[in-house]
Amino acid sequence: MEVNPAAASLNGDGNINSENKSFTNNIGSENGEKMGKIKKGEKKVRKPRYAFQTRSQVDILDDGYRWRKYGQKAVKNNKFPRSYYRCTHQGCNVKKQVQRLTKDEGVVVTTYEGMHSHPIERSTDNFEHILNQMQIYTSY
DNA sequence: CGCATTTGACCTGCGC
DNA sequence: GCGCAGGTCAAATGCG
Repeated sequence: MEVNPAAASLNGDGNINSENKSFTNNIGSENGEKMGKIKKGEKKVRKPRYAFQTRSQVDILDDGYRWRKYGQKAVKNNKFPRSYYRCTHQGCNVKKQVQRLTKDEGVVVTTYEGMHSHPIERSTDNFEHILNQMQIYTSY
């Protein structure tokens, strides 16, 4: 990364525009654990999916956890590539993906997959602030 | 030194 | 059966 350093919190004055809510039909994948080689239907744990729509200029929204980017692919509906992040915690297989809207470059959709099971490293105050200004969509 | 990031290649699933 | 799409992993590099 070479764009913004450190945490890229949202703008304190950036309110959410509830106009872009068409991402409800976004990703259709449900569970994709270890799809590499040998894999059998073992765990059928329903992974909760949380979609956060925020207004930010940077894709890197620091929610307080540590994320490691493991891939970047372009989407058909978007001319911008989607970034895939994964939690770097032990036992924390939480996945997160960030996607930008082609219509609005300032709108960023962050989708969280899974639940964290460990304390946050960052200031929770920041996270709370983000939640306060971001819209939360839950499918479960 | 460690960790995080980057790009490419590879694999799987599904469609036709 | 083959092709396409999407998604993921691996290795390498750079920076702090």
